[in-house]
Amino acid sequence: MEKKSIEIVVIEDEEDILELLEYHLTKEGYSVTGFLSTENVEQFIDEENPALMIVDRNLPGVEGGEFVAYLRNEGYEIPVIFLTARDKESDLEEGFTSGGDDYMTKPFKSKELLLRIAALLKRSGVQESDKVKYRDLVFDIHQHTLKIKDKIIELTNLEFRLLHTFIKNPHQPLDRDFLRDEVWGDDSVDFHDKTINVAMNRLRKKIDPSGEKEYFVPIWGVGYKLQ
Amino acid sequence: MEKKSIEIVVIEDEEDILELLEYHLTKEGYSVTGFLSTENVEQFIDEENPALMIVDRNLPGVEGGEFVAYLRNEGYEIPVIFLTARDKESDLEEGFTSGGDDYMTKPFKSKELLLRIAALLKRSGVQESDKVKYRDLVFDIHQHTLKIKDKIIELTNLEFRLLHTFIKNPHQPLDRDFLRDEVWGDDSVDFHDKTINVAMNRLRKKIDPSGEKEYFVPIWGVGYKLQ
DNA sequence: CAGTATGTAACCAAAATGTATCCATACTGT
DNA sequence: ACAGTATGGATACATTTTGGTTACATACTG
Repeated sequence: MEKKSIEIVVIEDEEDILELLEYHLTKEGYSVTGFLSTENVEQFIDEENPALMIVDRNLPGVEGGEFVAYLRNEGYEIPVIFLTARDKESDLEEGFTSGGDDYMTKPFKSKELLLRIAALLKRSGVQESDKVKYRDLVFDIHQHTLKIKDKIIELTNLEFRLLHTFIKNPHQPLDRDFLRDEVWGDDSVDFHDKTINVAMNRLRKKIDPSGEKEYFVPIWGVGYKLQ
Repeated sequence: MEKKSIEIVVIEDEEDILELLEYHLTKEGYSVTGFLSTENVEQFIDEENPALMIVDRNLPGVEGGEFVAYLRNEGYEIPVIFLTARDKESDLEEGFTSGGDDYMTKPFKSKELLLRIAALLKRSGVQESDKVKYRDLVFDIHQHTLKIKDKIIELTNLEFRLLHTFIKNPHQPLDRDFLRDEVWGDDSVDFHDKTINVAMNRLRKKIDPSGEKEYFVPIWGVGYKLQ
């Protein structure tokens, strides 16, 4: 699984809950590191750069919210989900204002936690899966392939990078300079006028031979847009 | 307050709840647009590029989750908070898998909603829109498009630069030398007398064929003014 | 070396833009 | 007020720029 590489830190002083969390998260494919207090956590973040942190607010020593506020102040932007027994509105507010991204109260449903983790990772720009969908295109970064309605379309390297660039920037015209930089690299000298045209032409033919889907529209004098 | 510029869409079929939401959000400084169904919402998103969307799942016609899933598939990445009476685990799961970022159940605490909105906006890196409005013109620098009352007007590069120059300097006459420098470039030699006239002529016809709007007024002996 | 991927060249088509011309309108001086 | 002149508006046409297509050449990969 690709999820294996996603690292999650859990700070929770009740050992049984910590174990429960580790169990669920590991089962889902995440790589989990648990802490019983905030001690050593900053160092760990520095070294491992984990993708997400689940923090109990009621911790011995430095309180969870305080710790997150400290981290935010230091410039860390790691996504944080608070997980706590406190459910008073003032507690919730403290949690968010100290820099949390989400807040769940115990007892928690593991399924909901996993969903919230996935949502937060997605919004934070962590790639949970290497599949990207766009209209009826299913773009698989890993396999270098493209599926259209369950039909596998083999893409060459160039075609792949080109399409990837468009899928990363949909609905907006990408001009030729941008495409050149992104796909061919800014060190490319002697760049021929029509190189992009021909590459686009080949890509279009491969993913939409009849031309009826009109994935790409040329923006005259600018470049192309994926729509 | 800077929040004034942040646009939030609310889709909720119960009018009293919609009003309540609008009240709280507006009070907080957001700019709110409410919808009773998913109808016309996509178009609105296209035009206004709102920062966030609050969606009831139980909507007449197209169901909320379905609508968000559709938007995601179309490539829209607008942050979504589901707000619904359904609190079964399966509903929650559906909400998240259809592409929601957060999920709250009614009855909701307005404070919590506001906190979650703020957190999600922060995490999404609220993108300031590069849209410029002038009278009923919606000019999108990024997308290279112009919309007049929901109708997309295709502009050529030259027309685009020309209109951009006027929108950047509204209410004041721009003389021909200035326009020449701004739009055609100061290196242009052999510049014909009537080039600007013809270009203006074409622009005017494109954005106001009947001429009734009178966006541009000629300043005799000087140039043109956008009004 | 074969086979594939990519770049280059040449040509055509389409779109955008410029030019020429003529007409309409506003200013100017008497 | 009037004619004369300068300027803007409109249209048709010419030119230039850009995109599309195809064939072929070259570079890369195993």
